[in-house]
Amino acid sequence: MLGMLREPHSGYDIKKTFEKSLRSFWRAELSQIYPLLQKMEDEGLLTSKAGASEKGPTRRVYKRSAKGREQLQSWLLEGPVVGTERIGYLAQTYFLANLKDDDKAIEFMQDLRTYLSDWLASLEDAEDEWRANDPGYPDKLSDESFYPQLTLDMGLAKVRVGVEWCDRSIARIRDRQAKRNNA
Amino acid sequence: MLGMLREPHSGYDIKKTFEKSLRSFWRAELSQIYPLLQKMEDEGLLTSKAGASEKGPTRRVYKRSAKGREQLQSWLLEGPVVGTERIGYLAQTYFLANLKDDDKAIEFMQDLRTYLSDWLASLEDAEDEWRANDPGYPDKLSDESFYPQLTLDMGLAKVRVGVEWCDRSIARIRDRQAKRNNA
DNA sequence: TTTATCATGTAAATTGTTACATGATTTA
DNA sequence: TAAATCATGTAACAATTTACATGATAAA
Repeated sequence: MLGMLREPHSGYDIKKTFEKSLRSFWRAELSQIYPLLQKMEDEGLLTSKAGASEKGPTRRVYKRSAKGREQLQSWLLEGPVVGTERIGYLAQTYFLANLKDDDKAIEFMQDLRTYLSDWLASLEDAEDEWRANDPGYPDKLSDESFYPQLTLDMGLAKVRVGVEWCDRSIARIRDRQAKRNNA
Repeated sequence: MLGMLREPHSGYDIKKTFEKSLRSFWRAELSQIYPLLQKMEDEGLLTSKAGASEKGPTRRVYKRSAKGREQLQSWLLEGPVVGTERIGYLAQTYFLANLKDDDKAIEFMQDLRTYLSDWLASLEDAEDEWRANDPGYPDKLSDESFYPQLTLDMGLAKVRVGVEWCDRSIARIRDRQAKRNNA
């Protein structure tokens, strides 16, 4: 939130940024965002201003304070946040033998492959669009765009290996099935 | 937990499994595990038995019930759990421009690279040991070992791309620095 | 006139972390 | 005798999700 609030944005705007640019590695619901904005303002990390909106209720925009900027910097200086990932589909994969029907396991992997390849397609679309609209892509980007591009690069790499892994895994499950039927 | 409790294990055992075999994609603290075991027993998903231990307090082992087994299966049949990942270091990377000193960003990436390459080494060690002790590795594993091996395979692939991405990113930040100094 | 989008929030429940608290046995 | 490991748990707090609740405007 501190990272996004260099310029003033509403809770609704922040949600859109989560969905548009950060969804490869972070999500948050509006019901988490709104209370947190209030709490951060109480703590002096943000300031807010109410203003008219084109549609719907009054829009309240938040912006980080000097204290907020400092806190963001010290978070970055603390070093990489690691070791907290939880990947639900890998936890499931680990225990897939409990299905006791390899066809169900293949189905699981195919569903996962579909999800990941759709995701890959959407990242590739985002990259194509970026390349088409920004002549500096990817080697002459502004500071503001460069680091986000690094995360897109990682998103693409990560999702590609995910798809490959699904393909490899499906082939290996089939192979085991074939061996079992021969025996 | 349901996946692990096909055979009876204590909370302490479960914690060790998290640290040894699942830590690439899931972690849990003892202070979460113990209350959850009790809650799941209350819900009829687990049964427990107290027994003597070699050291320390009485050991209580839990095992899943028929209802627990069914719940595990229906979780697996619901399809892959996706879209919930939160990758802290990528959230930080996205906002690294806020450091306003590229050397600090390089340091960040180097720290991350160290973490990931240590992790890779430990996964490779685990694989080497597995290969040395199990003549069926990796193509003739039992059902019980096959799916866990798939998650190890993914862990290796994922961490390798992470290390490569760090290297690529460090080079690109340096490149930008050099261009800036020439200008 | 229905649906989508804009826009804000609260309430209840669940989940998870950090810190605290205890105590036995084995090994260095 | 100190540290490591085995082993269990509680308390306080923090974070997060799901469901609920409202209502305006614009486009199909």
